[in-house]
Amino acid sequence: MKTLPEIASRNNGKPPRRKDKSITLVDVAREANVSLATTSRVINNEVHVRPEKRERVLRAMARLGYTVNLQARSLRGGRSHMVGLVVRDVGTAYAGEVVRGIDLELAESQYDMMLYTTHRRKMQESAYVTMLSRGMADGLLLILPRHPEAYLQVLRQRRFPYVLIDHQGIDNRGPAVGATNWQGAFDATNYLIDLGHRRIGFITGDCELGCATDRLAGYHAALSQFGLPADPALTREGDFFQIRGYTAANELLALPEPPTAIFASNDVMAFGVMEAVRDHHLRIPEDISIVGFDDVPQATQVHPPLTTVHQPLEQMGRAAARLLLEIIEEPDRPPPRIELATELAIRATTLKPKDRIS
Amino acid sequence: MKTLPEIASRNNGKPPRRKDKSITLVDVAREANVSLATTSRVINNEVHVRPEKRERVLRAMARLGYTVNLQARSLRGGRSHMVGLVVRDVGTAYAGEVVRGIDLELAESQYDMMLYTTHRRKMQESAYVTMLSRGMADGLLLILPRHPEAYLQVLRQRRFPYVLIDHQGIDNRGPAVGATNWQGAFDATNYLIDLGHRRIGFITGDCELGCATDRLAGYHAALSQFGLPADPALTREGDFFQIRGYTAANELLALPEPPTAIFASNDVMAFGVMEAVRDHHLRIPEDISIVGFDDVPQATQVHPPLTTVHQPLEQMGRAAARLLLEIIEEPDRPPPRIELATELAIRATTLKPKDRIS
DNA sequence: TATTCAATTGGAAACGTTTCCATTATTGCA
DNA sequence: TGCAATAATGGAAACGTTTCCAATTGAATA
Repeated sequence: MKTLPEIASRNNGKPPRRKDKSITLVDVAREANVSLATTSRVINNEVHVRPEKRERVLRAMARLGYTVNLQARSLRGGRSHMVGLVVRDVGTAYAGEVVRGIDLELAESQYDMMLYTTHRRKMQESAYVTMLSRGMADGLLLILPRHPEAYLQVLRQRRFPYVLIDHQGIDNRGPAVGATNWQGAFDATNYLIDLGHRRIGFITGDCELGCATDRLAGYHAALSQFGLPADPALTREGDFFQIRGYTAANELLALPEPPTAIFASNDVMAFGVMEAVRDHHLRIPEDISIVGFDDVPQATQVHPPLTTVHQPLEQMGRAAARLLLEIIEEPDRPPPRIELATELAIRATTLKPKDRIS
Repeated sequence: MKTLPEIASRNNGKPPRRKDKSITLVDVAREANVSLATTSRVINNEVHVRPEKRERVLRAMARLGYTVNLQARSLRGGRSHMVGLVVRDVGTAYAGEVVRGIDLELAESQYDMMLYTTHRRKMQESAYVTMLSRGMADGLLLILPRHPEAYLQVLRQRRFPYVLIDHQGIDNRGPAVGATNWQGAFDATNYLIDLGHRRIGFITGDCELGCATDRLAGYHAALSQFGLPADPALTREGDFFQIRGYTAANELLALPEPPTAIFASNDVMAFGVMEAVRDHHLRIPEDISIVGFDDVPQATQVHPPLTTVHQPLEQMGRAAARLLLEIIEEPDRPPPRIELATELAIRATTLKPKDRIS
């Protein structure tokens, strides 16, 4: 005796299926009374379709409320209209701003984004890239990448479109978007020297990152242009986090001859410096001048507002996204490198040193 | 005469193809000398596979460096291991924190996320949902959704897994994660009253959002518990943005009998209040006490550090992600609603009013 | 009018999985 | 040892597109 097929249980013990028979190309083709191939051509805006049929298909699509199935499309080899985003950590002001810019730009081109964070070390980074570049995404945006050597190797070899954001020194062949880190640090240091400061403390970023070393170089260049010695005691290695800004500033302030100004390689560390300075019962900016880098939104909200090097983070995101889309369209062009200008935002944490006439 | 097929041009005028013949299940199956079906079963950890064959397949996978093709899998109807995230705007501290929590939790379960922002109005919101729920994602996380009525309708109907984050009042049927907004506002108001404040200004959030009205209600409840009148002049409608915090505070300070304390419905508006207070040459907290809500990272960095209602944003993200994964696994359980406790973080912007002995 | 060529069109084969179904090996039990 | 379960396996059919190829149509040329 045969067991009758169960009727009600579409969901017997296993995970749900949701077979809501959705509208497919086939349905549209049938409705428009046209072949599948032609329907596809209409959707992809191909030329060889008679206007009258195109019209019929479009009407059918609207009537049925058709949405393309992206996985089917990209499985077959077409564009997925999806961009992969690899970032160390969302939730930092820096990343947030850049991501917003990317998002804005992608939205205008009807692209979507997939976000990956590299602090999830569970999966090998190269596995990410393999997966993404196997059709999940049409291109890859790498924000402030940390150890991209492995990636880049693979990506270049597959000729898979990618753009690095804030990259300096890591990869000097591929397409990249950055800011003028050297110039920014140079300008800021220059400004402090102009104010009359002679002992200027510097807290570096994470020196694995090109942008950090560029900023350090800018600082050095400005010093040497004025014939000032680069006292190694005044330079501390940092890591871009607030707590290290705090401890490094404490070290600097404990020197026998402490600096009259401290230049931190990013705003977040500068906030730490401000804390430390206050802990030492010194006034900002009367006793110590402080300069940051990045110009994250908080820089204006902190008190006193932080003098800092403005980096157009959102613009960088936009530029990178735009560049990536161009590369996706036209992969054989020589990869451009874009550097957006930084700008010194002078606010209230800098003043001429009190023990000098300037 | 027949034209010979071109040899070198794999890329004739059209977009790139990247046919890097990657490793597929078929390759693994061949290498392991096992059927396709069995190979698939090994990958999906199904029971009915002899240990010896399982071993063989795993070895073959490792040797070949196989990665599953997600689009093929989800096309066929399996899990995509992808979660959709719909958020108004990345780049705000609030969203950043929540997203980070989600990210952490998803990473532990080997899930990935796709990020959508609703400020891209180009595409209809319902089109998003249609696309995502048609297999692109296994579930949906909606952060602080604005007009989700349309979505939810569809989602519930399709029985598609979703979780709302910070939802109050919008949807009281579906699964949701939030914080104790009412209690938090109640506690904060209570605290101000305890300090001796009697005229307490309140700036609401965007009242389209449930959390905003809950906070207002908590404020009112605390007042009435102490028999204090709820002077309508002391309540201003806000929108969660800094600029409105600034203007609303200016309005309050211009009253004939201004408040001695101002409670803003979120930290960002509280920062605006601080600006306004300073513009009036009043001291914080000696002349005016200020309380925020959220406890975003800047709250501790601003000066003086802001007294605020701590919301465990990252925890909320984690909880929501965990909940969603549970629902994906087991869709027929009654949808739980989680409320995480807020906690008053007393810092330096609050003090007893100067014109009272307390 | 016959011929050539380009513009349209549709059929059908992928793309890489999962899973239904049928078949075969294996085990437990009498 | 024989029989019925049960476990393990493989073949093949989807899933919804895009695109190759061949066939058809229509226009333009001789």
